[in-house]
Parts: sequence; structure tokens; C-alpha cells
Amino acid sequence: MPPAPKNMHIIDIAEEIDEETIVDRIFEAVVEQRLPAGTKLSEQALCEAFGVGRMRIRRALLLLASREVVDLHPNKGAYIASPTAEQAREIFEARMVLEPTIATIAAGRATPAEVAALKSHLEAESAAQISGNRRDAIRLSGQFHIMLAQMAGNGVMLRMVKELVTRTSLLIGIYGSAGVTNCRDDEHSLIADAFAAGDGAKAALLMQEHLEHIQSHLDLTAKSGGPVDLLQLFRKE
Amino acid sequence: MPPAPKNMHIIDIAEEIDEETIVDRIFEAVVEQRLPAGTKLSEQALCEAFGVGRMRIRRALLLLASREVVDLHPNKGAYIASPTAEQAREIFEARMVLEPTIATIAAGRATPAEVAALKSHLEAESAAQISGNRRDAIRLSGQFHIMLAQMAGNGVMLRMVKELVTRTSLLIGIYGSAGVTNCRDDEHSLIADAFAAGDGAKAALLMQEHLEHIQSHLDLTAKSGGPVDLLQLFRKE
DNA sequence: TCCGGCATTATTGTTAACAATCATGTAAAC
DNA sequence: GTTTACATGATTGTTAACAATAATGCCGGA
Repeated sequence: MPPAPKNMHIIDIAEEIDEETIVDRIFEAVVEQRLPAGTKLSEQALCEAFGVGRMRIRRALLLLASREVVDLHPNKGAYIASPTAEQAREIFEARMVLEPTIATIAAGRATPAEVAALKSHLEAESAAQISGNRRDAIRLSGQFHIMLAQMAGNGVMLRMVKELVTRTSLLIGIYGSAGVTNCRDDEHSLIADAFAAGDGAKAALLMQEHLEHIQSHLDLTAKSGGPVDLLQLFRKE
Repeated sequence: MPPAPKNMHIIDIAEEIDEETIVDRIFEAVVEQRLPAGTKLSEQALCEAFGVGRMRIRRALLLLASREVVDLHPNKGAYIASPTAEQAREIFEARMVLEPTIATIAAGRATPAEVAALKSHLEAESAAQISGNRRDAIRLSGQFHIMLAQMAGNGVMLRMVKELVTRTSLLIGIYGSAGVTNCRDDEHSLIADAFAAGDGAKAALLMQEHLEHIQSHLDLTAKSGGPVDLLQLFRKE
């Protein structure tokens, strides 16, 4: 084989990039709100961004669409999804069904190493929030929920939570108040305390309240579409 | 436009078939246990079965893999998934988190028309079971859970339940006792009664017990792979 | 008779060219 | 001056040919 691979692009070091990786990267970008709702994802742009062929990108977009993180408009392209108010309700309802129980399960299984990992995560989360590093703060905040799901030891529910957390980030971007990035991390701290104490019932209750707080900070009467509703905006009446 | 479309094949009446349709059809076939775990899904076979191009099939298989209903072995092909015992545990854990709450939500929202629909569904389910129509019985049995999720009015959780019900069918095929098709429909009747009475708490409790019963009828120590584990079977010891 | 290497075949994976659709800008007509 | 029609460009969707990998059967040799 020739010593130099075909793509000497900026990012990719040596290997061909997996489409799962592309999906994860876009999930991450959505969580960090670097890809706001309604953003067009042109195939060409993604091709050069990831240094892969069009087919790989196409498959990644299909996977993202199956998770409802992107909308696929036929012959028009792929856009970051803009969940409606009704979908917001469904997402939070699902989270409130899953995550309190997940917290309980995780609290009953956690090893000391995992408790320590969660604590150190909270420190990082707090540090990012204090230093005003919005991107890190928002990513770590979402990752808290994902860590709990990981510790619950259930791959099925972990996948669900990843999807719900990502879509929640879209919701905050659309319906969230301007100043508030998202939930304050002190609630995460309380949950982690109950978690460390092995108090599953308390962790569940706190998680429930936490999710209610996040939802209550959304104004679901606000704008729905990502890239401005021109039709509705410039109406006669 | 010309009066006769290009494909005058057996099944498709007039339209080009959607890949979502293909996914649904395969889901259905898995639920009915017409596609047992480990079955190879060759692209060519699926192409002529559905009368579509290879790309469409490929996309459908990718979607099925993202739902963990098929396994995609690189350069080897697509196979109906063979969930492990650990995955079985995760699937039932997830179902027991979701479905009791779903039953409660549905009981609080059900319209008289929906109650009637559920009753008539139960009759069909019972009829199929009495007449020994195994394929219908098994499909209607799974559909009962899906109907409840539909009535709960939450698209996110509906999608989750569809996936879990389908994978449960795989589990029953792998680990289930020979004679028992799956759960008896009388438990469904009890749930529907509580549902019709608007007793959400009771419906949740019955659903929980129902799922425990299904799980208890599995022998998770039994064979795991679908198409026989030749390597393990013909061991020296 | 049994085993290993080789060739053939079949199936999957990728690439590239082609077709179709949509968006945009220009010009002509009223 | 406004609007409609058309042409151009860009982007998506599809098809088909090609490459690569794995499976299978065959043959030669011990």
C-alpha cells in the first residue's frame, strides 16, 4: 500500500472516518448549540468537512433523520430539526418517564469509581459555568444526564437518553430564554449527592423536579421554525 | 405522463415503494416470527422481493440496524439480530419503565372511540388465538402494546415501544419455550378493562405484571445465536 | 482419504457519471 | 414598473459499472 493515504486533509489523521462518528459529531455539535435548528446541512459541505464521500454523508444524514435530529426534505436537503411545541411536550414527557427511574437504577449500581467520576464531572461543569465557557458548560450539562444513563447499565435506555438530551438542546435553542443557557448545575449537584448516598428515591425525585424546571424555563408560545417564519412574520394582519 | 409505470411487478400496484415501508414490513415480519433471529437478509433477495433498487434496500437495512433489529456484519451481509441475554434484560427493563406509565397516560386520555377500538382488537386477538392462527395471534398480541402507546399520544415513546416489541418477539423466538407462542391474551383483557374504567394505576400495575410474566417465560440460559452455535455445539467437552 | 492451496463465483462496498428537481437571475412582454 | 417566462447553475436523487472481500468448489499432494 502507498504510504500516504488519499486524504491529506486537516482533521483526519490516518483512518477513514466512520459514519457513526459523523453522527456522533453532529449530535455533539447540536448539543453545544453550534448547529441551531433549521441549519441546512449541505452534502457537499459535510463531505469536505469530514473528508469522506457523499455516500457516507448520506447514510449519516439518514441515521440522524431516524433519530429526529435532522429533517430530510425531499429534493431540498437536510436541515437540523426544529421540534414543535407538541414535540417538546412529548420529549419532556418521555424524559420524565425515563430519567427518574434511570437515576434510581444508577444509584443502586454505582461503583465508587463511578461516584468519583461523577463528582469530577460536576467540578468540570461548575468550572465551565463560572468561567463563562458557554460551549463547554452546555455540553457538560447534557453529558451529566448521559453519564447517569451509562451508569444505569442499560444500552437501550442510554440510546434513548442521548437522543432526548440532544433534542432538548434544540428545544432550548428555539424556545429558551435568551440569557439562560440551560439548567443551573446546582441541581445536578443535588442529584449527584443523592446518587452518591445511594438514595435512589431521592435521586429520582430530584431528577423529576430538575426536568420540570428545565421545561418551565421554555416559552413554547415563542417561535417554532428555526430560520424565521417569514410567511407568518410579514402578514398583513 | 405515460399510463403504465415502469414496474409492472407482482406486488406493487402503481407507486415506487418507500424505504420506510420496507422497514415497517420487515418489522412486521419479525414480530410475526417469519424472520427468525440470525436470518440472512441478502440485498439481492430483498431487491426482487420489494421490487426496488439496491440503494433503497441498503438504506432500509441501515435504518433497521440503527434500531438494533438487524446486525450489519461488514462485508458479510445483514442478519436479523440475535439479542443476547444481557440485551434481553435491558429490553425488559426498558419496557417496564415505559409501558406501565404509558398505560396510565393512555387511560387518562382515552376517548370512547379508542376504548371501543381496543375492545374490538381484543376480540380479534382472542379469535386468532382460538382458531390457532399463530401468525395473526402473535402480531395482534404485539399490536396491543403498540395501540396503547398510540393512545398515549406520544410519538417519541411510540417509536420506542415499537422497537422494543419487535425485539421482544426476537427474544421469544430465541429463548421462549416451544409450545408457548407468547403471553396469553387474558392479561391483555384485564389491562383493557382497567383502561376502559379509566383506572390508570391499575392498568400500570397489570402491565408491569404482564411484562414480568412474559420475561419469566423466557429461558435466558438457552441458546443465544439464531442459526445454531456450531462452534460451541460441537465442542470436545 | 484427508488436507492445504488456488481459482471461481457470489455478495458486499465504493466510486463516478447521469438524471431530476429546485433555486436564482435575466430578459421580454404587458 | 411589475410580472411572467425562460435559462442557467447548483444540489439532490438514482443508476450502473467497478473494486474488494468473503464463500465455495476444485485440484494436487501427501
